[in-house]
Amino acid sequence: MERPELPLAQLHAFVVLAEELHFGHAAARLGIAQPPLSQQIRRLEDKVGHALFTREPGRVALTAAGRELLPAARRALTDLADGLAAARAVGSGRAGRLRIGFAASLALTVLPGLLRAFRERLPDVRLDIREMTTAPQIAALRDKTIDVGLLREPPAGDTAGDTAYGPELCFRTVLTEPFVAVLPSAHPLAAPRTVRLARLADEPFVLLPRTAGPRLHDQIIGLCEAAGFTPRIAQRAVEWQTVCALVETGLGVSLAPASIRRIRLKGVAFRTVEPNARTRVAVGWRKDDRSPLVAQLLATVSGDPGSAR
Amino acid sequence: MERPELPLAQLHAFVVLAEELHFGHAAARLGIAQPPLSQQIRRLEDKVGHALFTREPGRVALTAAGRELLPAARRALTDLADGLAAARAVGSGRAGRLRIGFAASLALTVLPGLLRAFRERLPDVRLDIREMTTAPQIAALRDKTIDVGLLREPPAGDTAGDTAYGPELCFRTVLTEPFVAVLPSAHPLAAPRTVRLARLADEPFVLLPRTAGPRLHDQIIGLCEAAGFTPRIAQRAVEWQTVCALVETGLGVSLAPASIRRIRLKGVAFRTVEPNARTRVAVGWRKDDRSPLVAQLLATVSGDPGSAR
DNA sequence: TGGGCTGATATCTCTAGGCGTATGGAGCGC
DNA sequence: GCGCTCCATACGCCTAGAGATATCAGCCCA
Repeated sequence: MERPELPLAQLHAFVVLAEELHFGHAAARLGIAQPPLSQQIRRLEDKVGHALFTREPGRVALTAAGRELLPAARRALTDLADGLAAARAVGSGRAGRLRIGFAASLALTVLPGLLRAFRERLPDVRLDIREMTTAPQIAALRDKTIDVGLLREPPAGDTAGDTAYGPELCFRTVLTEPFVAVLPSAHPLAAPRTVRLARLADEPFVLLPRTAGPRLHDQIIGLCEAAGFTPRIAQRAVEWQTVCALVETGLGVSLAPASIRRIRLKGVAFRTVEPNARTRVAVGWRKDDRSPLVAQLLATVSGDPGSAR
Repeated sequence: MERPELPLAQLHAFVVLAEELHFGHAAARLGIAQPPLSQQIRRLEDKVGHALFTREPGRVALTAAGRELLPAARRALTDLADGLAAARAVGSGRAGRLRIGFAASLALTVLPGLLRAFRERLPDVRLDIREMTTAPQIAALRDKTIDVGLLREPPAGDTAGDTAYGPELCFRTVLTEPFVAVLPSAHPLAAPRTVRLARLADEPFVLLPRTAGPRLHDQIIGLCEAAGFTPRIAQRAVEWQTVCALVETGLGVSLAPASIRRIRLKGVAFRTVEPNARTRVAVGWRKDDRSPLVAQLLATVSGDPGSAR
């Protein structure tokens, strides 16, 4: 590709004149006087090396060379205008792509509302969402596989990571929710509205593997220990959906964030636990991520009315 | 289409930098120092309104906005370069289209050589050739249906026309050729090599209609009258091919330019006439036609070795 | 023959932008 | 800590080009 030394203004003038075929009118449309237009065309013709218009008294017409140049000039100008507009849209966060990881349990609670609100604010942004548990989200944020994560119990005081493990990550709490006990409907403890945690001491537990979300896992174990027992884990499952199904078959009980109440299985009961404790849901992102889309998503999460324009 | 105020040089710099992802190397490829390149990119980013590259120490990378702009910029630049090249080619006469009218009798003589020579000189020029007699060629030249005509006996002293009838036309003689008598082989006058024109006085004649080419027609009639008789016209035909066929059937004799000797019909003989007279073949074009292709064709006709480059 | 229209030319001004050299400052490796 | 690489910044110079106004030249029409 060689050095393309010709001002775009000349091309624009050329295209307009080719449409008007009248110097006065074309100049008016360009918002300039007629002599400058004559100059523009002249300069362009000098660069091309050949006349682009014939100026017979009375009528202006394209030459063969002009006819050849016209479509290319038009294409170049529209390509450029479109490209600029697209780049501006992406740059300002009005368009583009945002990859979001989310914990499966949120698919039924915060996620739908968030997606709806974001889409309303920025309809031209494509949202790629993928379900993943907490730990993989941290990894995915670090290696830039996702841009935003919606996860439970983020690591270390709302900020984590050092450069050795990748970019520094930030977290902000979106909501907190209480824990509930997950019991088979037929279980005696399912009868009252509330279950004291200590009563679950001898029950077998069904939980997510610790690797899926160490902090949440540790918090659950910690709650049990605070209640005076160490839970005996009978079975692991990677999704809350599965956990509930296993509870239904009588394999054990579980302790889970309240939002899994949305999982409706007829053989399973959810009961408030005593003493009550809450788990946090947070958004996480790369601290050095300058993408306006991330900012927009954070604003949406915060309930900011936003400025889509 | 809005006013596209951004210098192309910046776009070029952008594309090159996007390929190199290294300011120093890109600047070298552009043949400038590194600071100017930084400025170019900066100005472009200012106009776009957003960063196009991330400059982390060690590596330069495109931003999302930059990725959006890149293909459009590339397209615009190549479109423009191609369009300019095409316009220059057409403008300089290295490419384009030339419409040529020619008298049918020339299809066997000057035309093939001319086309071959022209095509060799300018292989990218498309030649649209169409057979037509003299008078229609004049009309077609005037209304710009053809650009060049190859015809017999052009009107009035190598130049003709006034503005009332359209553009002024020019003619240049390509070659002159003698007349021949067209006789049935069995005809007594076909026996000797040469025929005295006066001997044809009592023969019926087969000729083209006068409207096809008034000057040639008048010239033929004039020759006969100079030989002391007015030819009796038994039949008209619009093509020499047909004239020969009619002569073969014994419908009459004819007087024709020598080049129709190429029409080989076993029952027809061509004989040199006495006194000898010659007819002219000319190229015609619009005097105000500035097309370089016309000039090139004229040069080819004149046997000019030409300068295709 | 004299306006009216159309486009070209001449002249002047102003400024954006392109380039160079010199310099600054942040990582990175030894 | 030193030097190296790499990019940004600061300044100064210079030209191209865009714009305006004034004027001229050809053509058409009345």
